[in-house]
Amino acid sequence: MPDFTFKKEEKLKSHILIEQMFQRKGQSFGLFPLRLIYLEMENTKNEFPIQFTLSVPKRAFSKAVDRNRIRRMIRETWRLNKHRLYEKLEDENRHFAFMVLYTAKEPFEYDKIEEAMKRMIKRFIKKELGRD
RNA sequence: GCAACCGGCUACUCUAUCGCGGCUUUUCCGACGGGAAGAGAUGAGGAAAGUCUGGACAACGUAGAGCACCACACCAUCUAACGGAUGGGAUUUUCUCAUUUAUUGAGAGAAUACAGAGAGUGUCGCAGAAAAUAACCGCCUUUUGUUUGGCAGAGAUGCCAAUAAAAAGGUAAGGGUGAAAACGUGCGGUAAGAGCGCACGGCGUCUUUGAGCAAUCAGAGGGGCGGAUAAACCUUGUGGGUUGAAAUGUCAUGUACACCGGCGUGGGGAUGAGAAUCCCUAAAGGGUAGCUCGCCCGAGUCGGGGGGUAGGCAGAUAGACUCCAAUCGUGAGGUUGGAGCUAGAUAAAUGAUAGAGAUUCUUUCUUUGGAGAGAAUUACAGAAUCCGGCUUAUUGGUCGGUUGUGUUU
RNA sequence: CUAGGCGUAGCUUAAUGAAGAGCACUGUAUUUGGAAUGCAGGGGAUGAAGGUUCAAGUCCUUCCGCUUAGA
Repeated sequence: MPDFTFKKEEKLKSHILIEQMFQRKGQSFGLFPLRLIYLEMENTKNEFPIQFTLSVPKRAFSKAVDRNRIRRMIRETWRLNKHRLYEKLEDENRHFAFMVLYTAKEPFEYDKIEEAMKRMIKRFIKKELGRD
């Protein structure tokens, strides 16, 4: 049975790391309606391989209710699908910081977001770990 | 029963699985700061929104006085307070009925930032004679006087009447406008006119009587009648110290009175050989939100900039609280009693999936009833110190009231 | 959280309470044709809705959008 929890230690809270991501140190690829920005962390003592955060732009959704709903759906898809990635990363003892942006201008159904999240994880594995 | 309007209430429900926030509790680990696992109950709104207002709370004792500035403005009441609410009044206005020459009255609603234009200043385009203590035309009087006519006279000339024109004055009855034209209509009056006088009517102001806590209403009387605008300046009255949870307190970590600029650096005394130190005074300078005074700091003072930390805890969730009952009040609301505890995050919790029920819509079958299938569960919208209000957004259901209309008894 | 500012023709902008200008656009003249130039012309519910006023871009109230500053 995989672990479906989402603890505080798994959240990315460091302002410095997020700044680094956006200043070209992090890599990224888009997968509509999502976009992943990630950065490999070194010298970290975190027991979880990935620290995750997300962002829904205020410019696209001016109402807090819409932003809240999309944020909760993305977080839910991450919580239910992250274990595939954890298994592989724990073997190699590598750590990453993840930020997911919602790039669409209108809200989507849960199924569509979940599908995008699954494909995103597969693509990340292929891109970063498949080479090694 | 239907329609319209107004107001109140509600905001899909249940079960299972996987999760999240804070709270309580049990067990285990621990470097005694805490951590992990399990269990339990609990976890968005009527507007949580806009930030338009009033407070609570907190900081600033250099928070004082006057002016300035800002806000409010019929009356009474409610309230912690309010620019809010309730009740009343006035004005404007809609509908119905009655009545009349106009109109007026009654009933039911709606709206009102509703103190003052008789304290002063400003503004009022175009049009119009004139837009504010109005004489352009017109009308009238007097004087001068042109022309014509009549009379008198030999004539000069004089007198009378009408009259072009000019001057002085009177006059707001009339004059195409305009949003607005100097109380309206009628009669008298006059040289012509005029509230100049009178009758009826209209509108302010003062005095007085009655009703009312009051705003105000009704009656009587005196004296009056030359606009509008105060959401123009303003006047009057009332209120306001300023800042604002990133407030503020506290613990931890860490650092540098290094640097630049403005204004200024006076006098007296004591010790001492001197350098200097100390004391007194308070001239300069500075602070006190804008000005003046006052007050304070004071040989310094104020500002800029730089360095460091960007973490924890408190503030911060039991309150002008919610529900029920009784009672007082027309009502907003008050009092008393009982019961209840009901979010508290900080990269920021309240979600996802499956099933069932309920509701709505579409559609198929069916004699009404009903049965099946599919879709949706909605609108507006997410707490961030907390309350009272206001404003704005809004779907469906349900309850109550008012008005109109139809049917039945 | 607090305190301000702005919104006018397609664009850039004026306007003591009575909506203009330049560029652009349309037509026309000129040219073999075009540009430039000359002449003529159209186009605004002044961000939205109410209110005050005879009259509102302006004054007041409430919304909408954009934007600035402070910690």
